[in-house]
Amino acid sequence: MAELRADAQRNRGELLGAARQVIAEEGVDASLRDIARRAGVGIGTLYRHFPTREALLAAIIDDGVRRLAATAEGLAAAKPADEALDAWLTKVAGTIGPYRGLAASMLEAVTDEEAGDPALRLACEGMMDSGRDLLAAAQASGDIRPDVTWPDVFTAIAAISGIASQPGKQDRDAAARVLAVYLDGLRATHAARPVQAM
Amino acid sequence: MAELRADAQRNRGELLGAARQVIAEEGVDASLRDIARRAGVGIGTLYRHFPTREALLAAIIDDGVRRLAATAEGLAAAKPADEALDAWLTKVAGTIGPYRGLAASMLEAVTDEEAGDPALRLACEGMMDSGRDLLAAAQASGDIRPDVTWPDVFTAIAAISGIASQPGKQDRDAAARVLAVYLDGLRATHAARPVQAM
DNA sequence: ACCTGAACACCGTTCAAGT
DNA sequence: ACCTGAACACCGTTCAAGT
Repeated sequence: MAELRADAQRNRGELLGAARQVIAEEGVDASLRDIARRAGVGIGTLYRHFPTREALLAAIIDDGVRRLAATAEGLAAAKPADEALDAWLTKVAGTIGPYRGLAASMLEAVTDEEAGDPALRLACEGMMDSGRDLLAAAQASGDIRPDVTWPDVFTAIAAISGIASQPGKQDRDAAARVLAVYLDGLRATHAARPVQAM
Repeated sequence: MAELRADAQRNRGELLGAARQVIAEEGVDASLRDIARRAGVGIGTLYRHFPTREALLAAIIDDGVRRLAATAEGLAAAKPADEALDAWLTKVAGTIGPYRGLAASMLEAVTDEEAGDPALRLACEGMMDSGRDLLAAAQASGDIRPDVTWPDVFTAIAAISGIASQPGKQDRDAAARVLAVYLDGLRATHAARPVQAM
């Protein structure tokens, strides 16, 4: 990756910038042609750099998820396990939320071994490890229900953070309120209720 | 609606059946041309009957939401308020879940006064009333937190039920488990935690 | 090595022409 | 009153041709 030709490197940067803009506005299903246009390159160039829409998404979030993984350790050291988990999950939701549909794409990448895009799954790996660790610590400390798994919790966070980029902005932090209720449900302070089939 | 020409009525039925099939398979963004093809009519006919994709969605779920509204009263009479709410929300999630993306469309219709499609919003009206009533009753009985609103709860249910139609079926009832945790968080049995900004 | 854009098979949506 | 399909402007994706 380091030995890209100078023009190629510039194009890559231009594409990434344009993609961040367009996807923030239009969501993950935004037109790739649009992105290429705004980056000032041909559509073929976009495909050469990012063979897959998910590869482009992976590149977009790469920095963010790396930061999340880094944050996890600091939080674990500074706070009680359950509060660290809370704060971190809130950060995750905040990072993913603004890009409409991104949470669903990440969920698919991480969850679906065959259909999920490998590049996006790879990008999420560090973040997934951090989440698993934080959850395990909070469960070990007895603050969080022992019967939830990290995949389930991440699934929940992904679904809930999607609320933030939903159209209908009359209530911008509905996602935060829903998340608060879910995090409450995660506490071990009360008896777990049985799961009802849907 | 009753005085449709015979052939028009048949076409409408054919379109509805095809739409249910295709959308169950491909999600709410399924190709309208595909639906028209499978119904054996021209694309123009689809547009004449359902001027908007959301109008088609509204027609598809009309029966289901009507049933939900009807169920609500029975549950309220038969069970304690909080259990009635639980059971009903679970039913809602089960009804909406199978159609990928439907929950998001309904949420937009119900939430976004300007951009949301009026036909879909209208179709959801009875269901929304039922939910509001059930929640109010459960809050009045003291079982459910007083600080949550029905729009927030519906938003949560919509987001969570979307999990069920997410690709990556390795774990088919993840949605049910996430819902159970959220419903737990809805209980008034423990102190509400503060909402953190995302 | 890398970039470009034409080409292909699609799609949503509209609307003249038909019965 | 209703149906049809061509027409338009898009889109994702590929690939020959260029430098």
